[in-house]
Amino acid sequence: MTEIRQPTPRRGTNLPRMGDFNLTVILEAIRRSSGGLSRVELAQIVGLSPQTISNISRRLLDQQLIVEAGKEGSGPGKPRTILRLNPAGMYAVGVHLDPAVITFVVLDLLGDVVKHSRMATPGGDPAGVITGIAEQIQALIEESGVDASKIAGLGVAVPGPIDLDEGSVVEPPLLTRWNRVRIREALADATGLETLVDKDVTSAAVAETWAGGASGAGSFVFMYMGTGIGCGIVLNDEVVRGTSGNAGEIGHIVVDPEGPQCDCGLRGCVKSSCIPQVLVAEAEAAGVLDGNRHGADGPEVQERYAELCDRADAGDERAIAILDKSATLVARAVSVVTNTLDVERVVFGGPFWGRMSPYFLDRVPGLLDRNNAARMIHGLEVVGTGVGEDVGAIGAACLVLEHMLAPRAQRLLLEG
Amino acid sequence: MTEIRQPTPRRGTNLPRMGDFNLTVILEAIRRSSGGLSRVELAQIVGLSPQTISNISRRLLDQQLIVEAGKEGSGPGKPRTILRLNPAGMYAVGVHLDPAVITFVVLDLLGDVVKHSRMATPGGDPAGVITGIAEQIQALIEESGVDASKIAGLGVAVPGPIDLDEGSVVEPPLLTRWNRVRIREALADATGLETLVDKDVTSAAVAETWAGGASGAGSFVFMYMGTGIGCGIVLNDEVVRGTSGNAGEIGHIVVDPEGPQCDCGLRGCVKSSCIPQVLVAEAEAAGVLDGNRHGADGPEVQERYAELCDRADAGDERAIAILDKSATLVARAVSVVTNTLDVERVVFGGPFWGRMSPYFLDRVPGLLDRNNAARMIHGLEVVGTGVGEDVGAIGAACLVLEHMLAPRAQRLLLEG
DNA sequence: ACTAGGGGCATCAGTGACTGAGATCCGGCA
DNA sequence: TGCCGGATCTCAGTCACTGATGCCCCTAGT
Repeated sequence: MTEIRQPTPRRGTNLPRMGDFNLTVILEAIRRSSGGLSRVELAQIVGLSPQTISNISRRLLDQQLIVEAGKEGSGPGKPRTILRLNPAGMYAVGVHLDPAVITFVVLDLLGDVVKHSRMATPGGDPAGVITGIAEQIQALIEESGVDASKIAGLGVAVPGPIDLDEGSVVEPPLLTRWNRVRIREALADATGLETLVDKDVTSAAVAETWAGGASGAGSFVFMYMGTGIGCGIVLNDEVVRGTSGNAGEIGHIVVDPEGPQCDCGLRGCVKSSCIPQVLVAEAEAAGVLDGNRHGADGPEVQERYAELCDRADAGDERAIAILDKSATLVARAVSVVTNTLDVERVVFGGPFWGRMSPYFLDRVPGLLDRNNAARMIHGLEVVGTGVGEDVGAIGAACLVLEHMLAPRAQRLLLEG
Repeated sequence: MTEIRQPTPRRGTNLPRMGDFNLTVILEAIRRSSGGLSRVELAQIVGLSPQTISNISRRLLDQQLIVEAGKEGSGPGKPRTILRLNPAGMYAVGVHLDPAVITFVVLDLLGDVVKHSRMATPGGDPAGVITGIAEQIQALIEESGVDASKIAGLGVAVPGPIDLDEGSVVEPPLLTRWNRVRIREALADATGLETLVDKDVTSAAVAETWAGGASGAGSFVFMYMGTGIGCGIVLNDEVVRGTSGNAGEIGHIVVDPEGPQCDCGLRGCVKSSCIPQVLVAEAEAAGVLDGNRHGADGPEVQERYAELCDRADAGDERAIAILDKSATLVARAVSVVTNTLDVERVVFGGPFWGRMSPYFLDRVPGLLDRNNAARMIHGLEVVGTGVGEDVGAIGAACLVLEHMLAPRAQRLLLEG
């Protein structure tokens, strides 16, 4: 299947590439506008001549990616014809393979969820699980009732590390038996769909650029709050994948010099001091959560973490202290990343985000600002994602949309 | 002067842009080859047709950016004409404003230094210093004897934080009085040259891409070992500047949970535990370096640090221990950055690098490999820069060359 | 109701960069 | 000396963007 990575050395470009690129530029402008755009507005925004806009609009209309949606006239003159995305112009399927749960979505061109489903992650043989996923995908497509010919492909979000070239999962900590499984190939064969694989946090960042509205533009870091904590990075509207697709590994940033010992030899790393599992254990040790149910699997932790948040919401000081402290620690890790990359925004999201958000939004912005090396020059926006809990699966589907339709510079270059 | 930053929203592209871009692509291919390339080879590498290569070659020859340099024939058929960069085709002036010393260079198109000079950084009023810099630049250009019409511009590397939009220095820690000084404007006016300002670490990274040979390709982090420690970031052959040009601030990454208290409230940050000034103080406290000369200004520290290295080179165990520990700590910070960005290479350089390199090259590669989150997928190359001590000033000049001639995607987009 | 006016948008040629086919050039080899 | 093969150039041809021009559609005034 198509490669995501950039070839090197850099290759030239030619006329058809240019045309395709401009098409995606226009599509993106329409996508990022709130209520659609007229041809004249487009010309102004993208800097191309009105004629070119007209030509490209026609191509987009022919491809049914956009529709003419009413007119907007104020004052004399012919009213502007508004161009909007056609939600039914393209669909993509996304799968998020999480250690605890597998999420499936069908997304339309707007990035809205048409259909979704979940299943607990089976513990068995990867090959069997992959077959199950493929079946579930087929069922979901049928149930969704979308035109199968409009499905552009399948995106798969997996926990890292991954090998982007191989399209494989490489020794994910919580998915034993999934070592060097070439899931891209396997799912492409099983479903017949063009398939892209990427890391869950990268997918989440792509979801934000595609379905996240204003907070998905420019340069930002997406903090993915899941079973682990990782980040997706977007610089100048393009996601950063890294050499092998493993960018965003921040688990060993030291955030608490007095924190617990980590397997890396240091103390107080992110992954040993502020992931939900650790917080839950801390709460149990402190007697905030009763019992010592050491169920360390995904859903169990999420449930216990929700309990912890319930206590805090109810006013339990000790529960609040644990959450506040976790916010402080996470903020330190975020500061490291934002200072390294000088981004303009931090977007929080992921399955655990919903419950923790009030505690984080209360403290993190101030902490980040205080540690912002570029404090004198610009602020640092902190927001929660609008994409919701299924951001992994939605992002996976967005990988496909992004690959087909985003104005990446890569698109201009000739292929090897 | 021209903006470095990318506008948003993304704008379209057109025919002339495409031509210019392809020209830079070909130039880069020639630049990155060891002994020049023929037209046929170029066609193969950049993916354009031989005719296009011929046309663009003619443009490059007309502009005197390349020259035909001999033929290379093996076997029957017309021998290939080798195209090489013409060193005299373009020059750039670079200035590195360091708290201790100001370095000046004139660079040719190959990235080789034609002429260079230094002066101690005067402590006076910024306006006066800037006048002095401008005079020194004029003198250097005259002495170098290069054709003034071939000088493409002036690059200025300054310590952060900076404001890239303003072209100004913003409260650099060791340059008091230099707050919000619009040095780009001032030097452009004073010299009449097109002027670009960027952070020293970013400039160093650009130097590596332009003058560093093979180690300047692809995705890497440039660790700048100076009075402070910072990094320049290059992803997919393009330097990362960040929203305001302040990317690469890694001073507050925690690397030693038992380290000294930092002004940020944590312990063991990079800037409080492994910058030369701290190591020298440590050595003095331990009696490795005699006396307690607390001269904390730049040249003084560099001298004392050299002494420390001398001791280590001579076999002083305690001196070696201090340097080894600093290598360990720096490696931790580097790991944070490389795991966040998943780059393929780390390049060390900067004024202090020469003396510390044996100790670092001995330990850092192993430590980085051990902490590499993508260890199973790819290795992490560690090299010292070939650019030398003046990497800041050379990088400053390279900013100009890069801006004029590098195949940045940005070049394709229409301007606002 | 009709007309003037103005802005949106399409049509038509024009420019310029890349491409394909064929011609030309240049050396080695028989 | 003539043949051959590879490198490069010449000459149209294609196609995306641009500028000029004109049609279309709506508002507003009479």
